[in-house]
Amino acid sequence: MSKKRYLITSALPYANGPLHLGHLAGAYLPADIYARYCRLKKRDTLYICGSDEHGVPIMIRARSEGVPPQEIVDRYHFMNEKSFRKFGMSFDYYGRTSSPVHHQTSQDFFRTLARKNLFVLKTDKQLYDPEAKMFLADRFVRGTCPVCGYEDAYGDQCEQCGSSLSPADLINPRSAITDAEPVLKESTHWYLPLAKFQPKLEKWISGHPEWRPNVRGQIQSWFSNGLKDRAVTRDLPWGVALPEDVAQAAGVDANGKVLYVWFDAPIGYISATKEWAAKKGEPELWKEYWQNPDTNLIHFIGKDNIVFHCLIFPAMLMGHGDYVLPENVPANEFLNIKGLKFSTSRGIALWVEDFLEKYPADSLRYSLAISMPETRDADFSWEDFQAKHNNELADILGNFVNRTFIFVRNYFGGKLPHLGELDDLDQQLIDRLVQGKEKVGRAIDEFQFKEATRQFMDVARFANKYFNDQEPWSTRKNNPEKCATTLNLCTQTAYSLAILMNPILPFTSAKIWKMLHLPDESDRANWEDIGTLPLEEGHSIEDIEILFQKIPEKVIKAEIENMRKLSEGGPEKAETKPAFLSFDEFRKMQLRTARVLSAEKVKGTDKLMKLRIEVGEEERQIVAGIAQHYSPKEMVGKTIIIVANLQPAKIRGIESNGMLLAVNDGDTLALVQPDRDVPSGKPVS
RNA sequence: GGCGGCGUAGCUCAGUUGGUCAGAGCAUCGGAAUCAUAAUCCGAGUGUCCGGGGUUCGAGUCCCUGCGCCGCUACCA
Repeated sequence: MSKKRYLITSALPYANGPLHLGHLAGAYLPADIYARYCRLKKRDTLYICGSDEHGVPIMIRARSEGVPPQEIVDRYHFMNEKSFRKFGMSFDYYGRTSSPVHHQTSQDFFRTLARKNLFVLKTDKQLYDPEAKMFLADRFVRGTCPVCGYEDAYGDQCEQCGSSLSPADLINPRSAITDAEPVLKESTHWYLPLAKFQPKLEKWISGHPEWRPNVRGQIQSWFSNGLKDRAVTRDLPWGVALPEDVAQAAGVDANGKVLYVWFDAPIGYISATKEWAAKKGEPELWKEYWQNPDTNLIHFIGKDNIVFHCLIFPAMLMGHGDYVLPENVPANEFLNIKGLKFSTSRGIALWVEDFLEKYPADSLRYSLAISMPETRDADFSWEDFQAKHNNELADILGNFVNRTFIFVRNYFGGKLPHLGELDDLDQQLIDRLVQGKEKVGRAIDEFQFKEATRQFMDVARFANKYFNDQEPWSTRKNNPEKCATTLNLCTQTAYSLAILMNPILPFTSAKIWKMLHLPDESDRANWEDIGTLPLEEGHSIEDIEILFQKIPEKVIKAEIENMRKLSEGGPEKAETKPAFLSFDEFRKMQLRTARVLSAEKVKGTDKLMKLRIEVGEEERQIVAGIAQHYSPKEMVGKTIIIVANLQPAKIRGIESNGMLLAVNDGDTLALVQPDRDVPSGKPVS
């Protein structure tokens, strides 16, 4: 670690949704702690992040909302940037990949690799959706499996028989986006032949035994399977355009082709750095960070990003030749929310924005830091959050600072008392501060943020013990000089703690700084000052405020209850206002009686049953999820109630024209039936 | 069902390359103290390290298998 500069990045959050707690615990909080620590150590530090704004999901979302993609990414770019700020993220620059600088940078990068002949071109016939005007990824093609005849197989795999397929194998293929019949269309794409890079990558990785075992493990499994060629262009209307000159040289029409989002996203780190440098008025400065071998490049990511940051992007950087490679990639695992059926698509998560409306950022930072998913998935629970906030931040840390400052105010007129001769315990306290500086520092340098957080709180614990053992409330009467020394040291300790906590609890650090009436900001303090005793006798302490107000039981109970509702019923049920249906709306729904003519279980499913039913004159087929509770035999002849005008759907490839009504109560499922004999096809009202 | 992850004290978790590794904090119980947000400090107990096999002189730590939990996905109440 003799290198000079630190270039720190956090994974670019994808701009098609808001941030949740899992994001923070994974790639953002650890990076921010690290960056803040580096700055306090007076290292040359640059911390970069931004929004990732290209790719298929954003396009699909835009299409479904009927707005241009730019509108989607604008929405989340600004929303997320704001959430980050409230959380105390200290990015030096937060960019976005829709910026012109980024497009330019990505194209230049691509051009360089092309000029060096590092790409392989492949032309394939691919399925194209004429309605959506786009080529379809394998997963977006559905059709009949040629092996088992299952009608709703994916383009890459049949869920029914497990056969591995290619989209061209499917009989009657259709687009999962528009349902249109795809046509085969020839398309040429640029591939990064990763296999060629494998020896170099392996050699590079083997030089980093200090990387986290889970990261190395995942990389090894990629190596042992052998790296494959990766397409780095796509046929899509949204993204960084394929450079025309490159396409022309290859005799390909660049129209409609873009760089694959995973090619351009990591380059976003570089373009954001460029924008930072330009804004600073030193447009060439970015090169110092990206191209000077004296740089430590550290990527903070979640575990889902390992392959891109440890293999693909490094291969790109190697291929380009002018760039430094990452020094470490401390990937975190996932954060689960206890009791919450997490689902971003249904909008079920603990969102950062909501959370910070109600609770202090530092409390969240602390509780995420102390149970960060460093080596395995971790759980976040409301009870735990409350316990950390109340028992540790408020009772241990907050109370130490408060009892010290109040004591100085009440008995020394708010002026720092004289530091006299030190006894053993005094010396022990000072030693602990110095040790804390070393232990917390070492842990952060080794990316062990839980350990760092624990070590920090241990220092605060010891400070309380010191206060107790010195008994200033009694020395005040029988040994005033000692009492003065004790309180002098306690105040100096608060000062040291403010620096020690700054990477983890920046807002609290600033509050203590202010109460200590210090110039400048705690962010600018020097890590090495921890354990020194810089405050002079007579130094005044002002405007004492409580650092952490306790969170009452009932508040947490309400959160848990709210979360339970959210998990059970989705967002609708969590609404407090009952939603009334107008009579007209009700009349739109056609409920009818129907008689079951025949029934059979849908093969390969647990719950589904296919029913032929008679609805008056008409005969139709529906699919119902009742097979675990009723046998096909007992269904035959029953009169049931159906929603007759529900939009027809294909379930596991089987047409369903209506929905059977049943009551679901946990393990019990009961059919809704008229309690007298009635003919089928009669309206229910 | 498929893919991925996880299973160590009541709870949240540490346990680096297999050899004092059976730990920490919280919660609980007992005591001390009263400067402080009734906040602090001291002392104490608890564990078939999910079960079963295997490799080894020796396994939370490696391999296999079973069970359980979670996430994504798939199957419309």
